[in-house]
Amino acid sequence: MRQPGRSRRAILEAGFWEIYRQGFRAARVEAILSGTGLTKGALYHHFPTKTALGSAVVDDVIRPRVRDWWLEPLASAPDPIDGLLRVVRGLERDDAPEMLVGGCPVFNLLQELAGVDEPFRRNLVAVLDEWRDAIAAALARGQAAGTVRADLHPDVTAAFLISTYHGLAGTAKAHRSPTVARRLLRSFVRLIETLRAGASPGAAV
Amino acid sequence: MRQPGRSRRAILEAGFWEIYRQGFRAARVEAILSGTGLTKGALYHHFPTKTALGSAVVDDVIRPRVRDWWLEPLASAPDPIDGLLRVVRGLERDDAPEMLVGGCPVFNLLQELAGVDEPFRRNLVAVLDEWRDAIAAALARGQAAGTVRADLHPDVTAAFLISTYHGLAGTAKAHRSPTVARRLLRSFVRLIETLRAGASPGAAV
Amino acid sequence: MRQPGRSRRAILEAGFWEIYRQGFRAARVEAILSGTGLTKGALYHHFPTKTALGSAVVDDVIRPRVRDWWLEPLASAPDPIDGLLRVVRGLERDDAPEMLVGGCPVFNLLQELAGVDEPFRRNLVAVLDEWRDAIAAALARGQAAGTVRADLHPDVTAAFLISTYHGLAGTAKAHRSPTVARRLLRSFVRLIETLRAGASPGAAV
Amino acid sequence: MRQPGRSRRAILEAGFWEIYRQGFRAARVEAILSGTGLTKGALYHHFPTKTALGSAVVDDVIRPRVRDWWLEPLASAPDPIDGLLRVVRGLERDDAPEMLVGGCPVFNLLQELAGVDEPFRRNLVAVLDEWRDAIAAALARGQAAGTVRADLHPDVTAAFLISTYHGLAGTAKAHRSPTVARRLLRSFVRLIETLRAGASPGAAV
DNA sequence: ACACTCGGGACCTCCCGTTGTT
DNA sequence: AACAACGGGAGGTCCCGAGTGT
Repeated sequence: MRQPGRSRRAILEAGFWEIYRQGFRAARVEAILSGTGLTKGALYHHFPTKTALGSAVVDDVIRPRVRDWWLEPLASAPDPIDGLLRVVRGLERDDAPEMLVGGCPVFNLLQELAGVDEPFRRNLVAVLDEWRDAIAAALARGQAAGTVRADLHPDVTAAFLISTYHGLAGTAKAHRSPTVARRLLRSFVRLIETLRAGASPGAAV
Repeated sequence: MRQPGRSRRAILEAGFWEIYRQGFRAARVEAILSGTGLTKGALYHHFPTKTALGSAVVDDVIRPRVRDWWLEPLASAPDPIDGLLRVVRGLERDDAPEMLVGGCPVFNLLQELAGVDEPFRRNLVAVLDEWRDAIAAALARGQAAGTVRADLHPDVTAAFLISTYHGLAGTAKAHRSPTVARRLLRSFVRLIETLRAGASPGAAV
Repeated sequence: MRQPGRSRRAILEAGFWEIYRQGFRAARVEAILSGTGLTKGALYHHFPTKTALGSAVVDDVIRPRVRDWWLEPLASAPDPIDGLLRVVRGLERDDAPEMLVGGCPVFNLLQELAGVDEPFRRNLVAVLDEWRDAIAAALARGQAAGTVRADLHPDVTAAFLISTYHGLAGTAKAHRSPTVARRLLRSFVRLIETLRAGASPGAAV
Repeated sequence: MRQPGRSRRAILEAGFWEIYRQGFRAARVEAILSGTGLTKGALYHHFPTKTALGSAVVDDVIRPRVRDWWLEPLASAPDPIDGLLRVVRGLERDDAPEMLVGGCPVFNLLQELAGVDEPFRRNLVAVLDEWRDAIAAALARGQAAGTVRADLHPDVTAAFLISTYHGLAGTAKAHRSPTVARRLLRSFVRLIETLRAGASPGAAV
């Protein structure tokens, strides 16, 4: 019955959801385990402490998610703007209904721990940086190809886009409303459209 | 020397800062009191429970702050765009250095409690609504006066602006960096400029 | 029903016995409280931590005991040798049957914590020093009065006497036998007698 | 490369040191193993329980040590007093610097467990008895040879000597000071000298 | 109006020993 | 013979809130 490595994965997955829903500090170890059928002995074997579990969740669950949802699609898209739009529209799909009103995992943790846990914060900011770099690189490629406005700074714009995205994800979470989420996403789409070479200002907001 | 209501006020003020820094759930009652020189007897005389204190902090500290910082200046500004810009630039001043990297109190609480405490959430969303209505009203006034683009929906735009503002406030908090905050605010300013009647697209991001 | 200060005293007293019987680290907080009728809230109110309780037990229970049992009688005795003998013989009385086979509280704690908890050790060694100084002072007085051998160093002798006493207390504890205790005490008495001015060697052991 | 019994020996040795430093109850099984490169599977293959390991440490490590340090030298010494003095002086050598301020292993365990674990206590007291018998036998031999005072009871004296030795070992441990240890050992040496036939009282302490 | 005292529950951590496996 | 994984329970800490008294 022993599945080496499988238990660790189960704890990580359950830990992700408990932390996502309750926040890291309010996440209870017992609650994480209750869904897995494992006990504290198992958890303590794989992770020395709750904080270590939290870090592992960031590294082994959240970061891959960001890569799959944002970085990969962007890297493989011929045009960055189209790539961004496809990613953003993917968020509205029913695949992740909880995510639509639960906020972005990275941002949630950052908001909770930025002022309280420095190592945790650094780890999460590293995710943010990787994210921004990927978007900036895509924008630069678009500029080279002539599909993205030449007057904008790729990394400044990338940072602002992520910031804006987190703002609307957080606002949708605040309202707990998919409708609000979709409305804000539409504004976000219009903002992205203004990045296209030769865009007209009227579409901005 | 007993000043009726003075202790209540002191607790509210100290409670605000403790909650602002630690989050509501991590805020410890004893920590709130330690700065005031009072004890739990005093606190539980004025507030039946910690949650009640939290609500009072929202109503009596946070809401007035939002009014003073955003609503009043906007209401008294001749032009809404200029009014917004003045408010946004005011955020960079040294008056509130901690606020610049600590995030927006309303948004912080919302992120922490949206999924966990429904009454609290409603109370905070009410602040958000008041906020959005004030900006929407200002934009409408601007449209009537011809200084704001006529093609945008005042309330949709207002909601998006607030959302974007919270995104950048949260991002600045994540980085704990005034520099990042100011850079994002500059992008935000450019976004606001695109709302002006006859704005050019190049300034967008 | 609230007896301010009384609860603290009760916890100290119960804490002393639990620590005396189990050792400090094996002493369970619950066990300490079970005898007092109080709960953890009370303990945590009076002492911030188990270690703090331990220190308080040393300062407020053990140290006074040493003073009452050894220092006061010695200080008020006309002749130091007689004083020592009276104290030692007092140990055999039935007043403290548990003490006879449970070892000396100071020494027990010292043996447990000397290599593990430096602050604790220092605190206990301070008791030891006070103890030695009192005996040394008494011996010096005896030398001045001509009742104690002049060729011995008061503090070296005092230290050796305490050390020897702890050895026999520990040995009696090891055997859990009052008989062994009394037999060793008799040898100890003979050793003390050799300190008298003009003692004969035959009485030594 | 598997050496049968080699792992068992390594665990015993590591167990001895961990128990010596931390005490039996505070000794952690994992800590014992960490130095050996083995895991719990190995330990619980050789010993059914931690307590069994403790007993084995007493029987296979501590008891042989006592024999090597005390019993053998005494048995082979022509004169018991000289034999004792040679053993005692050997303690000051740099061979066992940790032992000088760490206390006697037998006595340490006895102090910790006398009141809590009866089988363990019996096992250790047996070591004490063997120890005392060896010294008593040596003293009796000395009396027969006329080098030891005839008026003392060999076993009472032997018991008192061991008790005194443990007292000073414990006191040195309490002070964690080799200096204190040596000073007390000097007093101990003088005490032993008084056992010689025709000794003068002045050397007593 | 406020201070001191105390109740009680929840959480993380820790650690011994067992089981399946190689 | 030994390892990795896991079970399970207990202990200290922490903290909200409820008493009582002034």
